[in-house]
Amino acid sequence: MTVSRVLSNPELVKAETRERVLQAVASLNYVPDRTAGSLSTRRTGFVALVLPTLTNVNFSMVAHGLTDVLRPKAFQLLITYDNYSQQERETQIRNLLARRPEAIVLVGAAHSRGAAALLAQVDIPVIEVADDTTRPVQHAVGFSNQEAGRMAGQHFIRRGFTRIGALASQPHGDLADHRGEARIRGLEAELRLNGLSTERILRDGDAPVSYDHGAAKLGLLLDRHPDVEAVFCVSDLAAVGALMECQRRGVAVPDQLSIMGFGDFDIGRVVNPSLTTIRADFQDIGRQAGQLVLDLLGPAPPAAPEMIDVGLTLVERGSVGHR
Amino acid sequence: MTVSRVLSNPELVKAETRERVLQAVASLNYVPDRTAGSLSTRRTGFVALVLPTLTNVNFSMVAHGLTDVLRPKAFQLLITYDNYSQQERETQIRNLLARRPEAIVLVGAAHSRGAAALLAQVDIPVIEVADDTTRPVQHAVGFSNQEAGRMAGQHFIRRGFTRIGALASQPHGDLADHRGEARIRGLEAELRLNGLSTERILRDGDAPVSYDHGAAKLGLLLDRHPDVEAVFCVSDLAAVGALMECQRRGVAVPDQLSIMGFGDFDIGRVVNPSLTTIRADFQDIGRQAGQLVLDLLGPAPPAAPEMIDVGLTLVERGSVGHR
DNA sequence: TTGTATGCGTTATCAC
DNA sequence: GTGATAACGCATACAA
Repeated sequence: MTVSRVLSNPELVKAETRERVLQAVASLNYVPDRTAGSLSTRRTGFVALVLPTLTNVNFSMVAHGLTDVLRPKAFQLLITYDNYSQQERETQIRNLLARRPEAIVLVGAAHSRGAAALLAQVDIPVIEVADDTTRPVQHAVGFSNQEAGRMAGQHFIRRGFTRIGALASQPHGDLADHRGEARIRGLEAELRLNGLSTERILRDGDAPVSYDHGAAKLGLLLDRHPDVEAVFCVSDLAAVGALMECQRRGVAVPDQLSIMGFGDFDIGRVVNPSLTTIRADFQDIGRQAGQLVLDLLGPAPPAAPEMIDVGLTLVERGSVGHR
Repeated sequence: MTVSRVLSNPELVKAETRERVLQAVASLNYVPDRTAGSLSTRRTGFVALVLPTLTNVNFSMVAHGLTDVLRPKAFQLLITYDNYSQQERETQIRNLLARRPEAIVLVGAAHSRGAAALLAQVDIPVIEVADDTTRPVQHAVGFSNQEAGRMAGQHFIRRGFTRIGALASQPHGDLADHRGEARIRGLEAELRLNGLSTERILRDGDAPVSYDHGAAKLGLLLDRHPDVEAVFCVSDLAAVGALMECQRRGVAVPDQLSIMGFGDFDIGRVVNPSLTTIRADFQDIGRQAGQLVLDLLGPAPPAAPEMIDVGLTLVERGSVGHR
């Protein structure tokens, strides 16, 4: 008990005793067992984070943002990913809940029935992040993917384009990029609103999109619709792939074809021409989610569900021209 | 106790009782508390993973490789990162050990004294990964970064180049990319061995390197050493940045300047010209490390320290020409 | 086939 | 200022 006190409330222990304990701790390289501590205090210090994948930098930025805020408060992230599979997500959520996290943060708001049921009845904060969440389980921090698609459409239309296309993945069984699909639906809506054709929107290949996907599918799109003037890609990765494919085909960007991405990945800033994109600050999303976790776990938790919108920015660079 | 049995050894329970339990479990959405379970069984099911950052895809691939192997065996990764700081790494290791992981995997073999001391006396498998490890704490899975640098030098020399440069970060206090630095030392050694100058090796800017770093520092290098014929970058990210800077400056790659990277990032395959690079299969490293964890935790653990070298491959693409 | 007693390593609580 | 006791929620060992 005295050891426990020295390590958590040292001021309650006489200096001399404290020293003796600390010496023993040092010489034994004693590291307290938080498993036992958690059981006793009923506080694990875990915050669970579910990502689609670890290999997308923007999702990693969410993790970094969360860490920025939670690490100083001695929380430990419990990070998993589901490879864009709702089924896998459900089992991951179940596994995470077994660890008794004090809060759970999820990138994406599309859940299987079972996952939704699990999340609906946990007694910890649930925060869905980086997705359209008109009806979140509890709280949400993010932006509207549909709005991103609309912004892309509006920007192209402002620039005078009418033959507007897009590159996205094709949902395939359990495997789907729901957030990318939402962006495409936003674009479609905008095109229809302006009486423009949506036939140049190409959904093909499995999620998630990639450089290769962008390069390959741009080729397909150009073959099918040689008249396309502007292409929105659901991710900068696909957009950069498309841009490189244009270089290889001798298609001048933006003079012959305009390209817009989403996500503002670092690579978009460095390519030639630099990539016009729609930016969401994922690290900020992580930070805000982290702060929300702290607030919800704090002494005066907000009563109502929080819906924080970090907004979207159209970053105009060189890859989009005008008619 | 019967519930516990139903969930772990259902065959020991009468079918009817089992059904009643499962029904209760379902209706209550009961998820067993693994914190308590871990305390009782003295097995947490955690495997700790320490990365420099979550934002480097190759490190993420290590995590994915580990997950490939460990998830089917019901292990849960406990992932942290240290932002390339040894001090932070030490505190992360300490925090992780408090969770009583059954094994710990670290990307990188450079540890602070304190971290080394901690790792030296834990009674779980310790696996250092993706680094030069002539003297690992216990086990190692990876490749030689020095060898990567040597390979780069040899390739350039074979191609007839003599004015060979490189781009790397500058260690800055606690912050350093030890693995990148090792690659540079390998290159230096190779250059010296062949009587070539090492003055065109530029160490500048903080770790980790990035697209921007590559673009900016290539400019610096060209200004200082306009005669440079071939540049090795410690990471594909810097190499792609350098390549793009060449495009902007009208420096023809590979005709006027050859560029080689390290890591075989996806982006290198899609740029024009495609990037010659040195490849290490990071996902395989993760898988092998995971398998090693299973072996070491299994009934017949290997007695001697394992040192698995997954090797390096020079991937010849378009960005390196010849004299 | 099911149930009871016990212990895992901490910490809250209360006694000294 | 320090120590004794009980409890956290499971699983092991054993009894019934």
